[in-house]
Amino acid sequence: MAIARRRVLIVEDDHKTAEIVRLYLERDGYAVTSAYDGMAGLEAARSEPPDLVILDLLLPRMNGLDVCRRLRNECDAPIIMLTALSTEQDKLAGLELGADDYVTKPFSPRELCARVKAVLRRTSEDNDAPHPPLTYRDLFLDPERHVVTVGGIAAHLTPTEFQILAVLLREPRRLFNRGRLVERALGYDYDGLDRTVDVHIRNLRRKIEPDPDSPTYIRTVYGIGYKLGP
Amino acid sequence: MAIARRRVLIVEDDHKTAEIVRLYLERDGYAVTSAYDGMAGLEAARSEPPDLVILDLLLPRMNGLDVCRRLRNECDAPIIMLTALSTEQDKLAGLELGADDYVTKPFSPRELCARVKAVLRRTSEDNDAPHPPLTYRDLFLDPERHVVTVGGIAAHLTPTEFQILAVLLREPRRLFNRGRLVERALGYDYDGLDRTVDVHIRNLRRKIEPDPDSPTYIRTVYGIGYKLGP
DNA sequence: CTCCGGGCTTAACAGTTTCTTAAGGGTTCT
DNA sequence: AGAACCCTTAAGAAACTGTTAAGCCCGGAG
Repeated sequence: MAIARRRVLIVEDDHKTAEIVRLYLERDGYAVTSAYDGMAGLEAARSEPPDLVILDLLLPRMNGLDVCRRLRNECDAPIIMLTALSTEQDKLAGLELGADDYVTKPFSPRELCARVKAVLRRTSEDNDAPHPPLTYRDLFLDPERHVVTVGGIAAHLTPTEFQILAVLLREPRRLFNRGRLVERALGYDYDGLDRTVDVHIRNLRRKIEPDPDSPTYIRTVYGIGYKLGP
Repeated sequence: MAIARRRVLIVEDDHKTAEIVRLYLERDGYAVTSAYDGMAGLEAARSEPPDLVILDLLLPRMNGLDVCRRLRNECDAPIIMLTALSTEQDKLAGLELGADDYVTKPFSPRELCARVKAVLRRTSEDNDAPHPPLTYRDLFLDPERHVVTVGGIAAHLTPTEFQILAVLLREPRRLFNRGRLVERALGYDYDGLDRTVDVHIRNLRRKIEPDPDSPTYIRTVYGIGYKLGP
């Protein structure tokens, strides 16, 4: 791997859980440090700024929410909340404080790893560069202003349509099956039917294809999925 | 069938539970095999490597945890633990041994299906290593774009034809009998006639051979099968 | 609070493409 | 020559997509 290993900080009072998570994350190539209470977590984050923090909500010596709040002020590492509580309220509280994702116990380590990966991808995309506009032939999509034009004429897309088009536009000619497509567009834990994707594609085509009956932008690959261009 | 069906192995001593799970999974398009004790489970996994294992913790003739450990050494299929125990300790024990997820009885078949789907998606997403294009003489096949060209001219292949060609292209000059060929192309649970393969090969030849009557790419080996090149 | 509208999802149907099977005829091996 | 094997064809079955319309959820207006 060309880029430096990402550093993940685990703040979790149950040593056993922390160890398991460490095991899985290290196997995935992350550099992991652990802290076993809130204060220690803050200090660890100060001395070695991590790329991502996994934060238990129930902690000795400073509540997870407080840690979250402070972390937010001091560094801009994304935070994944980890907790036994699972009511909507808790979830909202966590997300409002700036958590980037939320995993409830008991969780599968693989799932946590997947989320870590997803969050890092999201945030590094968001932060790295001001998102440049995407183009393909007559299509133009500006992620920052949330604008799509076809041959200079604005098209009014719904949020989902916008995201799907953005995914396709990011890798023209690449084939996506329906699952991957919505996964990238709407988040990895999406669980809708594949037919739903068809409908979105149809609506998209109606808005961006000169002749929706013989699409030139979004092509169907029978038995697999969709792609942009030939 | 566009994508090869995934194979799921259920290791569960309660036949009734196993049957219910099988029903649901098959409805979701998985190929399911069952084993009713630990030893049988291991043997089943050896003789027909599954894509995922659902493993009861309490089993006759070898504890679930032992089976888990051994499976981990022998194949890399993800494992979902299934058990009546629900203490934090048991969960940890299972997860530590490499289980990918953990479902406690009583469980809803739907939830189990959802987890199966989630785990398979995660693990197969890890395998989204860039699939490099394959070439042989004038043939060019790009798995990511799902494109095949012969001497620069695009050929329109059906999903099955594409998969078969990909298998051949991955190991030029290697001889495949008909069974192995579809097995690799369409999944290990395929149960069609050998004659069917002939038809696919014929259709393939018609699309990629300059002169389908005297093939230069896909050769027939009398009494055995097919191979790419001499 | 209720109503309304946009957007997402789902179900159903029709039209199309692809897969499988069977059967006849040709080819290769012994 | 006989037997086993392969190629070709065509037709029915199965699978997949496009399309429409109805239902649901949510947030905003009245």
